[in-house]
Amino acid sequence: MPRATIGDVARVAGVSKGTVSLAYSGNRPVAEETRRRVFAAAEELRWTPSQSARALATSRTGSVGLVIARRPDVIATDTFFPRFIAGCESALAEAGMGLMLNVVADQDAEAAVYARYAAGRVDGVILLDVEQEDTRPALVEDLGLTAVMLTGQRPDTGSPVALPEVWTDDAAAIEELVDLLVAEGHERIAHVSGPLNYVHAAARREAFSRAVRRHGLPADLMIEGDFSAASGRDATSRLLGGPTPWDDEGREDGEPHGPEPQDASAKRPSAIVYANDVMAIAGLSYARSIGLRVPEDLSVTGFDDSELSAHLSPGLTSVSTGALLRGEVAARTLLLALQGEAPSAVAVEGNHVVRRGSVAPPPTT
Amino acid sequence: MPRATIGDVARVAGVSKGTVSLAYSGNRPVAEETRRRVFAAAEELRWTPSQSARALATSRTGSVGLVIARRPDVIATDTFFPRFIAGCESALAEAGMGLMLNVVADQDAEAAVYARYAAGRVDGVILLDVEQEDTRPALVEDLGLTAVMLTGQRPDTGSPVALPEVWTDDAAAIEELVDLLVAEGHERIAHVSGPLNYVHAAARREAFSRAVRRHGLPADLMIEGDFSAASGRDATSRLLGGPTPWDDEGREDGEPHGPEPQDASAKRPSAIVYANDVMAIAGLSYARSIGLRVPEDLSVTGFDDSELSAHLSPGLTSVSTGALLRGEVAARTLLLALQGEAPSAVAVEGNHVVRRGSVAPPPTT
DNA sequence: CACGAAGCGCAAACCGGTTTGACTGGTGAA
DNA sequence: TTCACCAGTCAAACCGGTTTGCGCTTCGTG
Repeated sequence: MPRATIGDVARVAGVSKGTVSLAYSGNRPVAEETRRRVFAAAEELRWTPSQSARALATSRTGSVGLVIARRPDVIATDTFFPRFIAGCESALAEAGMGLMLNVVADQDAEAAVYARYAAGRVDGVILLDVEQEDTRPALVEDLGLTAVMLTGQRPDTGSPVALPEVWTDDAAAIEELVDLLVAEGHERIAHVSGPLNYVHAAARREAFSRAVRRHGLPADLMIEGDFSAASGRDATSRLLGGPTPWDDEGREDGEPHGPEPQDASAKRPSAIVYANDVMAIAGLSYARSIGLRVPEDLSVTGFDDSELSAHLSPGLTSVSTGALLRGEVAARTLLLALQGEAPSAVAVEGNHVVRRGSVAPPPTT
Repeated sequence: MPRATIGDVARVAGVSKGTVSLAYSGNRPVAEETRRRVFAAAEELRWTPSQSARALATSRTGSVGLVIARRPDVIATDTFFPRFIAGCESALAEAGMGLMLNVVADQDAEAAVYARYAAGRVDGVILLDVEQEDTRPALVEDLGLTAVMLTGQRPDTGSPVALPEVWTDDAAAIEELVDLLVAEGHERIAHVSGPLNYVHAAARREAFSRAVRRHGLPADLMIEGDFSAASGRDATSRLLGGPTPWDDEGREDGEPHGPEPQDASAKRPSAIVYANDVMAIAGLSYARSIGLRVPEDLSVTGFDDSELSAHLSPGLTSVSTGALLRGEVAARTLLLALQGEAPSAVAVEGNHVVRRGSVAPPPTT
């Protein structure tokens, strides 16, 4: 037996299709008695309005889209996305909306997805991993998609295309981590960042650099990673091991050419601030594998605070980011935007440093 | 400017709406010359068929649904889902289909999602984490949703509601792990399973039990975990630590009441087979925190082989499951089912044991 | 030259809802 | 009594595609 339609309900209830619709939407008053008959008929026939028909008539699909453009192995280990998505879900489900998810390899594929989205698949999108010269805001604007962006810093009010931003102050958390390490006595602190084309990664690195210099320490130990375990290990290997562990990009001050390190272990960092937990765990493991003890010889910190980090030994000092909450707020903001009530920016408090055993005073030489 | 419609394209191309549709679908031949004019007009107007309208007309939404019913913290750390989803995506994108994702807390919520799905949101669904007495096959059948299930063992042909199954032989991988440990000389091997209401978790535990007994070893060290890091740690603590580290459920043979352990360390396992990597890593960390060395004092193995596991030290011996491939096959199978060409079962080869440093011979006492 | 068969394209019906202008009967005020 | 008004309902148009019955051309063949 095919699904019941609004026509069937109307017939059973002895009213017209329009009245059934009105009874449900409440867009116009319907007599109480009539409403009851309609509901009874609908229940009897187990009728639920067809989303497809409704979408066509209202030109609203009732779902929002989310594109994740990262390598599968990074997505798999990064704990941010699943929690963020779960958070989105809770807000969307409440509003009866659906979430359309796409995992793509590169920017071209992402653009293609938005094009498909715009052809009546979703009403709006949430943009993640915003880049410096991000073409997506203009693209979605052009496609007529409502959008919000998730970022890690206070919105720059002078941006050309202003989408609503849901932001968290990542810089403050990084500075707090650095302060913590300095308070423990560390003087050579390194940073393994995420891909610097991401605004959030660049901002965290910038915050790191600032914090370190504020304490009068050199900000020359910065390596760009890509959030994968492999890159965490490689970066750590360069920081702790070979003759020239740091990359040139680290030298933002533009010193012409610093002195070559006399003694590797003297230049070796006593603490490393990683841009996510996965790189931190991989780095920590690498350090151990070459005979260093954590935290006695090396302190490490992560970012994102996955459940696993709490159950390592030593536990990983990290930044709890409230990914769930951010997802919820992002989705809620998008829903507002879809109603035309878009706030230009929403701050999400959620970052806080969680201190665990992976941080201790540096070894005394 | 509003989006162009098929009517606009028809007008510009000088043909009727129907012809435009036919030119695109190829459901009936259209003259080459006409087709060109239609395509040119479409391109000029930047027209893409409205998915909503098409969905209404064809009663196919062009997307499939996936519901994940697990606790957010477990979803966040488990690396299976992201990879599985990425795999689905690649197959779906190829067919121009979308993926609708829902993360829910419990079974009731999951049922509600399927009800919404059935109201014209998706054409079919993929069922994960199948349980013993799973009500979902009957439910989705009743709702008229096409579905496939992902399982970890050869389909039981006698099941009442037979949905197409995409399966992998998890049991063989577990047996291989046990064989490996036994070959190293281990005689007390423990297992920390997933939640036993899941068929795959129960099957893996069953396989473990079988393998251990096949080697003439006792299968009394089995604890039920829930895939979270916390449960991995707790289970390990019970196995290695206290006076009665094993739970009664472990005694499947029904021995009335075994002898109390004389010496805790004698009864202590020298190897632990965990049902996923996260529990294994947490367990490994716990073991270390109480002074045991891995792998010298304790060998551990995981399941799922996340990228992180390869970069720990020691590396975690695990089972690579080809989650990406399974997602791809699951999606492809669902697409077939939607065309009415449903195979009753598809086997996915993908499991293979990856040996790393976390396994070594047991300590000699 | 006549006729049947293709080949093509049109127009209209249809999918299942939402929206709105018009119609109805009943009420209260003038 | 008349009339304006209001609440409540209906019928029809509409959203933007797909599908199909039918008619018009054009061609090949006897």
